[in-house]
Amino acid sequence: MTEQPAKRYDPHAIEARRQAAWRARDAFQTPSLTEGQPHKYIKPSAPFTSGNIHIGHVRSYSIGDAYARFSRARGDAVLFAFGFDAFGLPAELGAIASGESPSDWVSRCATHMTGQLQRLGFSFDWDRSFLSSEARMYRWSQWLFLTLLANDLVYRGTGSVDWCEHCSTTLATIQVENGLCWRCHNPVQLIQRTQWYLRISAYVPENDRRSQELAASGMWDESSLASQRFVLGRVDGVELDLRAPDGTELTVFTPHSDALAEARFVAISPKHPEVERWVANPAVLEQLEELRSGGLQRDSREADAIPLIDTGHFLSGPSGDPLPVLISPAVDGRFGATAVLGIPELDQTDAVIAQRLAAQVDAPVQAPLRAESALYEVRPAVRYRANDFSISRQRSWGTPIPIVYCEECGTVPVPFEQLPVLLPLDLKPTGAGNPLAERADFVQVDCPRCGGPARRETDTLDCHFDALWLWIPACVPPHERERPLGEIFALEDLRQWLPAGRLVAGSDSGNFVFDQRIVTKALRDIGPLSFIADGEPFAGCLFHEMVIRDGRKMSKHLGNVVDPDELVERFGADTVRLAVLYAARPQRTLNWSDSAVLRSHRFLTQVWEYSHARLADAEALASADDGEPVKDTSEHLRLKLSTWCETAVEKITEEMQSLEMHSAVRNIMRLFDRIKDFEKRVAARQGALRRADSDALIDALTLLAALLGPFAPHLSEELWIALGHNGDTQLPWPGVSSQVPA
RNA sequence: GCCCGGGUGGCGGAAUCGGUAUACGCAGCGGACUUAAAAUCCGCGGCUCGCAAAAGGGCAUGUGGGUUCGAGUCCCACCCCGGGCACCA
Repeated sequence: MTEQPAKRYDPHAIEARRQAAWRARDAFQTPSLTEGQPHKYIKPSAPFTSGNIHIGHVRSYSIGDAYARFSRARGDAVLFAFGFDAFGLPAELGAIASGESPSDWVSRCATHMTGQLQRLGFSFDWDRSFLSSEARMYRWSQWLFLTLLANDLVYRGTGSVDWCEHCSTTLATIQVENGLCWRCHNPVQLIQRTQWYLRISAYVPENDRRSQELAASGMWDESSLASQRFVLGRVDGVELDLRAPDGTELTVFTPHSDALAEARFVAISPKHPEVERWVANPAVLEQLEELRSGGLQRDSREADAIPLIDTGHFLSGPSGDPLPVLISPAVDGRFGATAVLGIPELDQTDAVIAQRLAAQVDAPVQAPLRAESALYEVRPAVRYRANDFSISRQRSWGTPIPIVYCEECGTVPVPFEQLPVLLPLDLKPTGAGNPLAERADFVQVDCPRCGGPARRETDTLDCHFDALWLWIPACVPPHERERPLGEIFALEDLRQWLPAGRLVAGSDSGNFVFDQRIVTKALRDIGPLSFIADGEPFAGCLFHEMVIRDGRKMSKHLGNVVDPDELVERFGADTVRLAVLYAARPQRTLNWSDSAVLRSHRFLTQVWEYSHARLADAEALASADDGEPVKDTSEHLRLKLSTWCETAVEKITEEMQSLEMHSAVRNIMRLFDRIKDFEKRVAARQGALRRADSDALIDALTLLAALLGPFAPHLSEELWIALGHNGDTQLPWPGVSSQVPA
């Protein structure tokens, strides 16, 4: 009857035991779906192969895992798996720093991170995980690229990139420091390049419309909807067709429908499809070309520095006044590729532009005479900031673009049956040039059309493009992975799991998600995803905020990084997971504090030790004779306990369904306090617990163990077993009605 | 500049609908246990006035207004902090 050493809470022993048991029984293997079975595909974010799992990952996956385990406990078939987002600049830089090939570096990182995630006990189906940099995976990107190209949703255009002459390489924004190359500190130039673009504009209006449906469904939380609204950049206003003296018309837009008479100029985006019509003058054409090749400098986004071209043309304005026609990229950022009315009175940017316009005109321009105030038809109109974006990168660590340039046939797409175009694995980027372009064995190729000499495209796809499909292959059973992609989309499994029931990702994923929604609609119309009628990849979505410390983002530079490994080593996985869930509601920034971990650890320790102590008491009571029947003085307390339990289950179930994990954990903690309170009160009333009290107490503790399942899965399963239940299967989630003891 | 968050004790932070502000925890103080310490357990705890204690009073949710019987919560204006603003993922 004395305290046994086994009753001490030893998270490391418990967690090792449970994880071994899960492995032994393939606990998290994705079940194949049977007709009509409730199921959920819970999509976690694809971690970048950065080398280490950080506390933000722990938060993200703790939320997803709690939801996955909750869903399984309620009897749903669950798909919970992910792939690593393994291409991209940081991997290239990591490889340069370590002297490895990116391929080796990335797989080493993935192995290490997988180990970290397994130690934390997340219930991923590891058989389905993958790296986006595997050939059997990036063929998805190539297939998607060609499919979209064939449907005019991928096209070639011209754009400007930062270029370092000394390193003969393109630079990412983060590699440009004060206008200098980060590596050699020489000045960076903007050069013009032909690039591949994704035509998201084709589906932006539908994304807008569908967002409203998603909001109505209640499955998308407010912060994820807000991020979609932000990426969309919808502006409501009116449009009208203005006429030039020669009769040419231009449709202009303004959000200020009530101030049309105040218009002072018209500004056209350089990307406007009809912009050429307004640059007849050679000097103006030259300025436009300069603007296009120079691109938009990062530091000249402000209205007082942004390029401004006066075309010399005029349009007759709504009030009859002649309005000068300008070309400026200032339009793009606010309304997309369109033409707008400049209304200085109401708009600050317009005010600055009007001022600059007045200053830059030396002699009064010979404006056409004021025309008769024309009556214009004013139509309601909508503009979006979301615009087509470049998907090609001049880097070696990415999906090769399946395009060949032939002297005879020009630009030739690689035929589908020749995919994948393999990326050489032994690439050693140095930071200078693009090593892919220097590989004769890669570049030189026979034209797939005429067989003549040809060159491969050496640009690779941005990993943003990979992300467009990264959520799909988890639905493909591992043994089907190698099949042609056309067949994979026909798999019954894939069609069952899609669309995903819930996406759980960081709030910085707004852009990805927006574009995934676009591409799903494109693939719906093209055919492969025709079974997703609304073109929405995620039925539900939760964006959680990040983990910060001392009010700042964590960074090595600030020395405020929290190391998950260290925490797991000190307190165990259950404690760490519970702490990040309990510390803040998912949608809110979690300001890290050690007290949350200490609190969690103490709570779990108490639950463990208290449950075992009461279990020992119960056994002692069972073996002793209960003695004379005495007056039952604690019945009302047992009833109260039972009510508390029922209320808790009801509340916590609701909170789990809406992913309010922080409240769920707090309610579990409260329930534990009440259970202890029950014991205290019974003891105070009648001195000791009798059989009926003890039974009620053990029932309540059993319930507590089941409720803890999604949060502290290792501890709860061990408790469940200690309390006399079968630990070889999924812990069931308590039902409200079945919970009342007979 | 624009967009999105946030501002409550010494600290992290609670407070579904507008209804006892400061739950819970950390640090602190007092006590129990101990040769002692650690660990654990119990208790106290916004600021201020009140001779000490108690009773009691006053003031407190970034600032200033407003709505209301009643505001941390709703409205308006402002200040401060953080994050984002697209070739970083």
